[in-house]
Amino acid sequence: MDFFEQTGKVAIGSRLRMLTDKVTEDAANIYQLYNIDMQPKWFPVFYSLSQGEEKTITELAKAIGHSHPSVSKIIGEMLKKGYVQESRDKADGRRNVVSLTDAGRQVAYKIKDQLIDVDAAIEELSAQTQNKLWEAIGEWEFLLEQKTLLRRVMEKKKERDSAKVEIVAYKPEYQEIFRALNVEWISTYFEMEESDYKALDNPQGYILDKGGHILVALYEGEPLGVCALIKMNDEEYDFELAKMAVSPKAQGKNIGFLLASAIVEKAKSLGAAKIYLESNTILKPAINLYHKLGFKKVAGKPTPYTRCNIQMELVIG
Amino acid sequence: MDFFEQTGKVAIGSRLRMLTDKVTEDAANIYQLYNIDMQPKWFPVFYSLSQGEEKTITELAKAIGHSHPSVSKIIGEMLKKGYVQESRDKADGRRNVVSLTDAGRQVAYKIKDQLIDVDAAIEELSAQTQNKLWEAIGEWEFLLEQKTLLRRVMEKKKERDSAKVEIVAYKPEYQEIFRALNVEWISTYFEMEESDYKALDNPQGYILDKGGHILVALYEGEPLGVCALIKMNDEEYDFELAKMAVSPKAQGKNIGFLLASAIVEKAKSLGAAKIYLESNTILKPAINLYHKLGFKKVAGKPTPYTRCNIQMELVIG
DNA sequence: TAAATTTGTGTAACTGATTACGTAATTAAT
DNA sequence: ATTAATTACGTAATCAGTTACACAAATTTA
Repeated sequence: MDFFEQTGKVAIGSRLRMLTDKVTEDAANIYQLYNIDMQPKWFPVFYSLSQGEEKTITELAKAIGHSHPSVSKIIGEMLKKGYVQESRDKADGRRNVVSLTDAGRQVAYKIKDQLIDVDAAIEELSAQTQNKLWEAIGEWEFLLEQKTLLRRVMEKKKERDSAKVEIVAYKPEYQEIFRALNVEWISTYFEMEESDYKALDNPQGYILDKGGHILVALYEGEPLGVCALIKMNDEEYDFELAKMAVSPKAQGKNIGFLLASAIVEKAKSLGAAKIYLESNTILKPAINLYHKLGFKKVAGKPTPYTRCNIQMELVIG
Repeated sequence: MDFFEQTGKVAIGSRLRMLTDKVTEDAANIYQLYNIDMQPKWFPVFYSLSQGEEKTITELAKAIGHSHPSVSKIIGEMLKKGYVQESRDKADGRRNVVSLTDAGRQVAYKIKDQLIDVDAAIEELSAQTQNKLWEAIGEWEFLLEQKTLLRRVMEKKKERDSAKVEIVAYKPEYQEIFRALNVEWISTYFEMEESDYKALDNPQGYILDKGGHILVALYEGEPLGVCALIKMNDEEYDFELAKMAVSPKAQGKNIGFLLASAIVEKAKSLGAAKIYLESNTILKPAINLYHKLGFKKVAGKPTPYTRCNIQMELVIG
């Protein structure tokens, strides 16, 4: 299919499905060629039964990697053909123990030649290929087992998004956005408080002039996140991480992490030994983020904010 | 799946299906990750429309390799979402011309990042494999296009069957089977005739003693096919190929071909220049076989058999 | 130009799987 | 000894595709 060369590998699912169809297409005819009265979809169940002794529905399902209803249905069909027999386990009345009948075993014998020929045909086909499909499938199964495609894509997305994010120092032109982003989340979850207005209306005087810093995250040039590092008059803590806000429309772009990391780096470069922050446990993503950065829960600090129900600190190593 | 390592490659269809499922599984979540309101199964149609201009249902189906009802249904669903619009072709009232709406084009734009990330994720995954799945699929598509799996299996079956066939010279103990196999087919299609009895009841006197030969095909030691090379008193022909019979239960095992080839070889080794045969056109497989061996239709020879309606000869080169 | 064939499309039924759910039997926990 | 949780498995609904069929429009043939 030329189509797939255009789409790129995104379409690997579709392409796999079509190859599967093509390979499967002939299966029924191949059974006919050998005069074997069997449906292709029975094969895994049939094969599994022909190997060991009797098995239960669930055991079969696990062995061949199908769901149990699928096996249940297949067994029902094979039962009609007289290839298998069911019997209830005496020790455990739930279990349906299935085994091949004589007729089934006869088919198992007859099918051997077919298996040999199909195997040989595929082997010969494979010999003409540079890339071994069978082995490639095995490798994919293994790698997807370790990490799903979704996870892999998420990582790529994060990488790409991060590359678009630039963290810059505060300039007066960002005062507007610094205020707006913070007002947005505070008033969504809580009420604006006296201390909020002080800092947001006058970051220059309230934060920067007192030895603090503000960083702004630009996503493709647009300011979508802010965070402040406020100088504390405290014997224990040097700075407070505060007024962190990321635009809802930039969620999932890793901006929060990059911003907070940059703030921590900033503190480190200023020789800070301990950073403090206040938050609220209903802000789960934020708390998770702080955790990821190494912040630990502490208690007992007095705070001007009523919304604060958790306090954390980061010891800079 | 360990299971597949046991079954051998016969189960490649099943195994492919399961990998397809696993790869496809995450697709819906990936769209969600990018806030794209689209079903994975729409992708091929969507992509195809996003590339060129408007297309008809059948054009789309051909482009992406689906059946047209499948495309028809998908377009119906995308229509509801407002991603596409339909319009009847004025020049050809049967054609349903489909194109992306503005909303659709917007999604096409939004989806670009996703395509990049998925491609990168798969590329990275592939880099960890020895055998390239994408390329392997391409090679299989190409090879199956040239010759289906069924054909390949048929060839392997023929090879294996042929290896089990042994062609041996006539011995008196084969007289019974020589007679029985011939009576079987003759009386199925025609009536036994005077000349038949002469040859079948006394092959020694009627065929062998007059300088003819009989070959017997053994399939796993069991005599299942016979053929005679009868010396002719004729200025043109040296021998007649006759009394060829293969047991119905050995059909499809290539016995006829091996037997007739051996007879021709025999004639050649005896220095024959031309072989003659008589048959009937209702025996299609036999006529095909003679054709394959190089026999050509001739006419005008007198014959004792009423069932003969075709005469053929082979010029030995 | 009428009749036969081909083409484009939609609808219905089927297929081989799945997930969702219900129920009975067993096992674990209090 | 109940009660709760787990397990085995069957039935029903769903899913993403297919083939089969019907029908109208266009094209080819006689």
